[in-house]
Amino acid sequence: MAIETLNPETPSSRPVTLADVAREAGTSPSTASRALSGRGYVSAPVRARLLEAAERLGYVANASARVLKQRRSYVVGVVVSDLGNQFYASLATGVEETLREAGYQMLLLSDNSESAEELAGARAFAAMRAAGVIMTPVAYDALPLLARHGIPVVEVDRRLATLPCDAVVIDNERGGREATAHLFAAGHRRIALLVVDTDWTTDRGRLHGYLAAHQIAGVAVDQRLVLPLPVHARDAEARIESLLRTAAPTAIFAANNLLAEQAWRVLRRLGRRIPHDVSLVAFDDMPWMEMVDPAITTVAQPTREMGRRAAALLLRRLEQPAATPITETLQPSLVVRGSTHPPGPVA
Amino acid sequence: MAIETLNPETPSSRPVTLADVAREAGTSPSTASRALSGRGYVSAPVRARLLEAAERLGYVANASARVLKQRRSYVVGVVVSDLGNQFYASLATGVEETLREAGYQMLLLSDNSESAEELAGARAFAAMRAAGVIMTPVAYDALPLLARHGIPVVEVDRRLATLPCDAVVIDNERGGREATAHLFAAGHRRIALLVVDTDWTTDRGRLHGYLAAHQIAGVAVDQRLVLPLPVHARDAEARIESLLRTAAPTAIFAANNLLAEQAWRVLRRLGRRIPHDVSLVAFDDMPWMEMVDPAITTVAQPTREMGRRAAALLLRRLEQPAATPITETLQPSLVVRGSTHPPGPVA
DNA sequence: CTGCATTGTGGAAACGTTGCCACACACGCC
DNA sequence: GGCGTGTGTGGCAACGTTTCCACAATGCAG
Repeated sequence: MAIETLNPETPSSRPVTLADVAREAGTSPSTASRALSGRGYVSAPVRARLLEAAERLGYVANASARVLKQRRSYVVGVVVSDLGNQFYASLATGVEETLREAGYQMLLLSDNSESAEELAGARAFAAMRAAGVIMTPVAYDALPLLARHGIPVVEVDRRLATLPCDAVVIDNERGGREATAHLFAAGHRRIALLVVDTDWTTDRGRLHGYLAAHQIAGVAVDQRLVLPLPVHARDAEARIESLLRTAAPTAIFAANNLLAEQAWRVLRRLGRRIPHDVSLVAFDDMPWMEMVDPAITTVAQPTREMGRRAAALLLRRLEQPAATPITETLQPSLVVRGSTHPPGPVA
Repeated sequence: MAIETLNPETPSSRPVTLADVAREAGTSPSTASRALSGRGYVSAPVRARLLEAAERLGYVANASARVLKQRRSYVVGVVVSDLGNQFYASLATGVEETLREAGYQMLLLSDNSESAEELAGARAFAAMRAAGVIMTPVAYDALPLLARHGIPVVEVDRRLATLPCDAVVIDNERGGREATAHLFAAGHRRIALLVVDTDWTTDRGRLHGYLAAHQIAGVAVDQRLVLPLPVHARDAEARIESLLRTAAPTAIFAANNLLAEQAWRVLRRLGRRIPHDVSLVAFDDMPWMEMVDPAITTVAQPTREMGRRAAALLLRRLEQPAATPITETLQPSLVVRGSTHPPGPVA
């Protein structure tokens, strides 16, 4: 008896194919395919023989061949801006939950908010003929690229689409408005806004909310209080510090969790006490916001739920390719904590 | 002129194939393949025509067909325990950086520390004939499965392999020893250990370090101070609280960032002041540890670098499949902050 | 002017699977 | 006893690419 027969773990040079399984069980490849894929008729005894043979040989179907032949895959591509940011991580987690239940496999990619990387990701998913793609969009050309291949796209968090497509967002305008109104209610009049300098709907919306709240409060906006920062600004903290010195805000609204963290660090470094010297409102609740002292008032978003909804929207579209696109808008909620107080010395 | 000709964006029913590009450029598919894949000879003018045609038609090569034919892919599977945990997220980020530079594509999966999910992931990567797999292992059978398909595996963070395979870990024993020794040096004698109740090399190592430090200090280990917690323990905080009440430690060593966070929350809820009432040392430096007051003393690990090294090890093995397996051990470093003081009231 | 490299291109098979179709066989009914 | 009918299986082509090989065209030397 040959060594190979004795030791099935020997890494055979050639991977096990369907034909091998069929030969082992004494059937044709067609029958083996029907038995193992579960489509089509096979008698019980033959099916059992085939399953046993497949198990024994350690057969794992070649996904490439299957996708090539079936011209459809069960892989859904997900591309987010920054995996290091828990916001995107939990978005992805939500997506994964829902996709898994539906028998789809999530493939995750991070693009560092770089158009080029996102486009490369879209290209990769197009190449593997993904069933669909869910993304927090950065590049305008990713969607058209995928659309041309008939791959449905769902945008989450941001809207960027120039073509009709499903989306899940939150009401950023309202979030920004409530955050700002909360500060007005506490008596603040000089509220700084830290926001990303892009035309992303997220930051645009939060900015509009900030402006709307001013309008409602009848307070003119001092443009020196608005600080638009480039996405990967190296000097963000320096610019925040400079804003504090020159524009003398009594409160800060940081329009995302990263900016909030940076603002917080600057305040600590400068020895400005929160909320005694400066109040702080963040956007997007993160664990640390509840752990620091004082805890940070913030606009919470249902991150994981957004991921789940996005996946659900994609699944719907896979079933009904022609359905009219939907944009689901979820509501943020203001979580009031200790970082916001009336301006001036605490009573 | 037909509408379709006018509007190239019309989602054609059939995706563009290599044959389409060839026809468009007036060549054979063979030539088109050589031109677009870059292997084999094509004259300059023909190559230019083909590239132009591919561009115009929006051709994206079918990855399935390519992988099927070439019997090799440039996809590397990565499966981590929990994407929501920044530790794993930055591990993945490190992997991605290095793979991208080498022209490989990372595909990320999270398995919730569930064997079944990890195995399903391994199966998926085997099915797509991934070039290699990097994982923080949980299931014993994932590696054999992949090995049988000739797919090299690199383990990161933990070692679990029953077969020889490359790995990147940190010196957990040393980390645990230094953390504990630091507390001994401050005068503590009753040091609680919070650790995950598994045979993972990470937690085992940290536990051994804890024990070794006791030996060195000549202090007998009180078993009531050691709290092994199941991976997804719902009642973790309750058990930590109970440990505090019954075993009366003056210091806590939490062997990972999650346990550290839970311990911190319990201490806050009980009104125990850090470090006045109880000192706290964590494992794995996270942003929040530096933000809370007092900041948390912790054993920092070069997370991202671990990811990079793991990817490098995989790349090496893809070049030299027969090289002897390497285990790289990186060194953790103790970051002393304000959460550790001598026991008893601060002077 | 023939023969032989050289240069550039096309033909065809193969990768591993699926799914249509045809076929073999047994069975019961008229 | 022939004939439909139903049951179970195999043959074969196709998915889109790559790659080996053959071959056409060109140039050049003998």
